Amino acid sequence: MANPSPKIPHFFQPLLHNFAANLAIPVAFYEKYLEGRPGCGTRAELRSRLRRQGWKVGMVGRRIVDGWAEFADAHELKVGYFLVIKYDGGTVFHVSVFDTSACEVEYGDEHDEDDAVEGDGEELKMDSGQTSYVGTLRPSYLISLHFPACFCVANKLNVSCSEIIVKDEAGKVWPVKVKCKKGGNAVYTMGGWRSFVEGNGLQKGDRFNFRIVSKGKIPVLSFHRIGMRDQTEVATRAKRRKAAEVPELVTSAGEVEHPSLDEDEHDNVEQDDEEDTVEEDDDEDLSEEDYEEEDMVKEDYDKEEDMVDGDDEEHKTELDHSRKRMKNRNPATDDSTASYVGTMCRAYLTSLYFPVYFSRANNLDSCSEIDVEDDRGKLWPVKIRLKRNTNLVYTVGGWTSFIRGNGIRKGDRYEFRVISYGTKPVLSFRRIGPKHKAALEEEEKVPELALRHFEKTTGSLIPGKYLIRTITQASLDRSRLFLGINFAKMNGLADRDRSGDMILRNSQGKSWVATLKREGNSSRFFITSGWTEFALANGLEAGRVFRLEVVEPESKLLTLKLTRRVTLEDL
DNA sequence: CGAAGAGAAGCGCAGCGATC
DNA sequence: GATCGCTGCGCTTCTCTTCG
Repeated sequence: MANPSPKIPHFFQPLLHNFAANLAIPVAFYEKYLEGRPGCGTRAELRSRLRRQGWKVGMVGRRIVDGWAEFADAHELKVGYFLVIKYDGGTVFHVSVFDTSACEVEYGDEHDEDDAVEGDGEELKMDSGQTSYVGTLRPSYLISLHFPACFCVANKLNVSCSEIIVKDEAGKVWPVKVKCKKGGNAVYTMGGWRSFVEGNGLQKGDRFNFRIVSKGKIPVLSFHRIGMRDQTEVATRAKRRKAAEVPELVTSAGEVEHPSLDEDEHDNVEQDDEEDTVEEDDDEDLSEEDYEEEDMVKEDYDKEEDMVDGDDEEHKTELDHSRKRMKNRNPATDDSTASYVGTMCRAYLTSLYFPVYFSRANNLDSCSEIDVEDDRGKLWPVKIRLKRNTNLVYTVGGWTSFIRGNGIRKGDRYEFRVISYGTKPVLSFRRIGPKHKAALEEEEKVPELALRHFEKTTGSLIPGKYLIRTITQASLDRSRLFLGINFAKMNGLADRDRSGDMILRNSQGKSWVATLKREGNSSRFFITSGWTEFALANGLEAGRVFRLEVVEPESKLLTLKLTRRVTLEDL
């Protein structure tokens, strides 16, 4: 991000699981800069590098609601991203998007999206490395897609290239013949393209992103649709895809792939991602039919897999067990187990151990080999083993080559994410950079700002709404805060069994994810993982008295907001 | 490089004493 | 007696070291 001037008010906002619902402006920011201004609280305009003219959005109080989903769609916002939002007066906000590697997302400079969709000119947005571009499917593109010349030249598609592999969102690969235009550098698709279009249910007007995955003899390009979030549409198109005949393919590496085997698993991943973008409460709306349909798809997967591994009964039994586990996975929580973030320790440079929950949730404990996709999209085969007596899955052959090949060092932070299931899962490995400077500076300001806000805060004590406690050293040492049975009852924690993730928020709107746990089968609940981090970040040392307030009590996700913090002497 | 051992850390459970 | 905050114990998981 460009070094923001302190004269331009700005705030940052991390995107949590329920970010798709709305964008909340921090209370202190709203009160200081927006409250009382004409038009504020009813409408606003969000501008970004993606579209000069901005998005008109509606506000309810300090929340941006109407039009926010479209903005999030267009920018492909995801959980873990964060936004830096500058306010230059009036009702206009400039939004910069930062991804999980803390780097600003490039959308192409000052590109006008609407013009691109409807205009006749070449609509092209290409990243700085020219390894990907964004476009819109014109009617003629459903027959034959014309790649932009600069994209072809940058990736040598125009040099002795007669075939490419297109990898769709489900990870399925489609061989497509291509031809170079006469006297030009541009390349267009021939045979195989229409199968891809039909198989993926592509339609006129669909926006897409093509990215170069590998530039070998037969280049591999990944294809992603942009902005298709509607559940029904996703499901409908997935069905169409399933109906398409997919032959067994032989990759350039000479390996036999069974695209249909992995496809269904990918669909689940895809759906999980979709669900992350909807409100938490929507999870409850998944009908029995939704789950049954998912199971039916998995049954097909099982049958096909059995045909492949029919001779190996023992292996098949193991696979069955693991698939049963997969079927029991709750789609609403899958994203939390599809990836994890870690720090490279010295031992991991020779052999990496996966967290047990991660390897179990993704069936790594029943696999002997995985492919690890690095930042450049290159796949590294890595053998894995299950450690006896401990259930730990660890890497063996091939791992150190990956480490050396990518210059990974001790202390590097990384994210592993499963991007393809099956007998040989594919895991993406992404290095995560240090937190953005601006974000760190904002975090440092939080306790002081919070204190000022709490000092202003008063309110009557509504039973069940507040949790008032004195911080003890033991509470911080063990990262546990007991909520009290009455508080749990008042908020229906036991009735709806809301154990799991929860949100702790300070008055600035900054949120921490914590874990709410039930003590055995009792009616006692306590906050654990995340509690100490939250307490320390907000100056809640031992001896302090604080008040937490229930936010959005009707929500499935318990959210507690720190609204008062005092010393014992103040009471 | 692969495998396994050992200690540290995390976590669930049961139960204690204080309080209401 | 019920509730609450807290702690001890033991099992599981994680991390690091050592060995072949």
